[in-house]
Amino acid sequence: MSERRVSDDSRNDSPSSEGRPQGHGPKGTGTRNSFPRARSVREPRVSSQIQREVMQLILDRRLRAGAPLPTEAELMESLGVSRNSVREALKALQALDIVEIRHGYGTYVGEASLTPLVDGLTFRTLAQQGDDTGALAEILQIREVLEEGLVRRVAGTLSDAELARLEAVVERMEEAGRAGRPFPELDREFHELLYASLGNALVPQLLGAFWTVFRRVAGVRGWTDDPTPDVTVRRHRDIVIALRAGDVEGAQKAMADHFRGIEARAAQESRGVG
Amino acid sequence: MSERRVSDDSRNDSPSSEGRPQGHGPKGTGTRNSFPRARSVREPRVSSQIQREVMQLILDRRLRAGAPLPTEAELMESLGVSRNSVREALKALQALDIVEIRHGYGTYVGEASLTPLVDGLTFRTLAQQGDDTGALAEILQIREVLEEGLVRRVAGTLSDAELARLEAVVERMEEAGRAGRPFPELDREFHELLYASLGNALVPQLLGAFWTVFRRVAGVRGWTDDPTPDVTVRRHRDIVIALRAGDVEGAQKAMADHFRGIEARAAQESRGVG
DNA sequence: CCGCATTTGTACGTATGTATG
DNA sequence: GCATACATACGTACAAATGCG
Repeated sequence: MSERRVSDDSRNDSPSSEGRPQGHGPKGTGTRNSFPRARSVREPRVSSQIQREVMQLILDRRLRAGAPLPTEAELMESLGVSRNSVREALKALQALDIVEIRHGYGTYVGEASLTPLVDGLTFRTLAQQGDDTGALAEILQIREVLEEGLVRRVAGTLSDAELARLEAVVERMEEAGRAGRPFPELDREFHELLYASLGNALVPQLLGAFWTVFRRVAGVRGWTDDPTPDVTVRRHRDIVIALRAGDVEGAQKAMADHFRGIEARAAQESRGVG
Repeated sequence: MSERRVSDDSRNDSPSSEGRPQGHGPKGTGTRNSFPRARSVREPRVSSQIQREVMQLILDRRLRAGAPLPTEAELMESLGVSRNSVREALKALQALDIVEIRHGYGTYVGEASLTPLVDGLTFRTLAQQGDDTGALAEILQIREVLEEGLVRRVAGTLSDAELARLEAVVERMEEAGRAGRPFPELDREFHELLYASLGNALVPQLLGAFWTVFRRVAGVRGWTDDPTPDVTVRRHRDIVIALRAGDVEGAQKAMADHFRGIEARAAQESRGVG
């Protein structure tokens, strides 16, 4: 077990493979394995190729999320590959939420959500724990920049109905706070609702991804949830008040204050744990 | 390595040389693997479990990117699962860039980069092409909000050396523009360099991810690259000029103008293609 | 340069759990 | 409960890539 060193590999396509379309050795009596076609001349990896083919299939047929995909058997038949390769490719696509696999039922087009981003960022944050000044603070800074800019853009465009809904969420926060219950989901709902009028479907997903990473890391590290719920409620209420007044600067400042509170809490917890 | 979990109660291993046409029983009634533990009564999925175990292994041993991971054989030994399951789990982790697999060499800890986000967003954008008002505009809006907020934060903190580097990039842009060469990489370098002083490693990666998605989608759709390079150069120069003057508002406005140009071009290309 | 060992990649066969009808 | 369709998992054999002596 010596040290297998890592050197940056160039991204070339390894022109070595002679491209023999012959099937790999099936010991014994190869039954129906004698066709030389499938898989054209030179290809990097069968599994990667299948990934691309499945994605291309979805694009070509314009399949939407939830649409059924060919079964594993059909894919190995139509692509001329083994079940193993098909399964590995589908597993990779499943990790990207490009396909969804239901045991005993079938394979379907996935939502292509930001779940992979959540998984990757969570892992990366946990792995870099003792590294530098904390990957969590970086995520928080991006959330802050995003939301400060976003709240400016929705400041003038919110309808009374939307403002009322935001106030209702704050109200429920206050109830939960009085009852001593934490209200993480309400916090998420508030920020999601806040930017709904933008019509940008990616905004809530991206913010939600960062939010989820924060929650998960906090959970793994055993942080207490929101030691000062009343302050948190007030921060959110200040945002709504500024928005109702049409005060763009005030809304951005209220949002900044909100994040200042989150940062302070995160820093405190980090110190506590070491 | 250290933890070797071998069934000590192997009464008779009988190295199965040949003559057993019988199928191989899966877990439970296996030949060698006869301990009923490991994966107790009800558990979600073996492959998913392996994914978590490998991630936990990286976290527990505090392995950094590039560090070698156990071989497939070692993993199937220590986890008591088949190689197929190990490979499927590793393929999923590879898709998330949590592990890196090198054919004929070994498996290593990955960079946990935002490659999965790029892949997912690219696919999603291409898949939603005829859907609504274009997922590309949503990505562009997020980039815009982010960069407008970020440029405010670096406005006062940039050193002369950093400003000089930015000016050098603009200079190279101008040269390329005069020579009729497109300069996508210089554009990327500019925005990356601009936020280097923040010390937030996630910022350039996230912006780079959005940038790459934009480029890839544009490439697939066959867009021409930058019909007005001189205007693009001027936008970047305006940003640097404002930053040198310490003009925070001016820098943000220049950034906004820059994105207005990109949006206009994207809208035009979309119309052109239909 | 060649052969060898190690390790990942692909393939086939089979048994079993799971969901649907 | 049964039948069917499908994903899940195990085991094995061989191919291809990489590194080393």
